[in-house]
Amino acid sequence: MNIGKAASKAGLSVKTVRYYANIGMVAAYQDPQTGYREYSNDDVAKLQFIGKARRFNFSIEECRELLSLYQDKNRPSKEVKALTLEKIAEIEEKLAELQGLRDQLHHLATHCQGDDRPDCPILEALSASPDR
Amino acid sequence: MNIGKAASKAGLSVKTVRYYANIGMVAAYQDPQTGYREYSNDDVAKLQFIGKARRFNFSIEECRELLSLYQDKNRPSKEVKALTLEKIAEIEEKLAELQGLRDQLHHLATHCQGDDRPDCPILEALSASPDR
DNA sequence: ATAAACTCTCCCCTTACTGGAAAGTAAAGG
DNA sequence: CCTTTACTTTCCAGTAAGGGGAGAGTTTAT
Repeated sequence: MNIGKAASKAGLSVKTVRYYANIGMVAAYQDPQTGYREYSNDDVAKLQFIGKARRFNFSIEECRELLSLYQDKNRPSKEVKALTLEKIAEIEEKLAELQGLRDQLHHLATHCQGDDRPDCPILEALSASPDR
Repeated sequence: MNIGKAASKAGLSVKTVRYYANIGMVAAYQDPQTGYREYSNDDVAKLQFIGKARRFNFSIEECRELLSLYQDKNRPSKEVKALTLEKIAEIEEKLAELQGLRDQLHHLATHCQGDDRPDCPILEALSASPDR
């Protein structure tokens, strides 16, 4: 399929997909005649995966690392597993922090309701939050 | 306290904190003699909060919005609550997606273990993932 | 056959910083 | 008190990860 369809399937912009091609992240075959890029379903899957990771601030380099987890067949499986578990740990941390953020806002929503809002001390709540 | 201490307490770089001062996000008092900025504990709490939100790709503008949720005393509380709930919903979405990412990696870790790695089809897992 | 829709490259713009230079300020040691 | 070290300031330039739009070629639809 062409870049437009691949992009929309992956939930990315055409610009972004082209950028990923240029930096060699998902380098689709490019017709030498027309210059048009050709994307497979596997490419789309990779793009989706990168999109997800990027949305959580994994850098391009980290995304490359994540992709390499299954792309590099010459890599010992143990190493792959270790790296994967490492990444999972990172994600768990992000999850915890994100839940904390939600809880803070939730606290704000429930404690500062009504139209006679009191002091709405989210700052206190914030200072009282786990100081990591 | 000075910018260095504020930054380290908030878990941000001095550069970043100075940047936030320059764009008027957390504008600390600045001594007219020395030019040194002076940060309060409330400032640090705000910086921490912004740091968290930024780590989840809330833009600077969105962070401003989040901060205004409790800073703008002239705002009707109902509106504050609605906005807060909206933000919470956004965060819930991010949470779900992040969990999905973790599960994908987890699948990879458990299904491609041992040292005789099979085909390790994360691509299949990916394509089979909720297509949102 | 021609218009609409899609693609290409190229270049500059944007956001949210980061690094480094040059200079002033503060704290600590001798 | 002086010096060294650490910290701070402004300013300017660079980076990451794209986005916008021009100008030109391609494909599809009517």
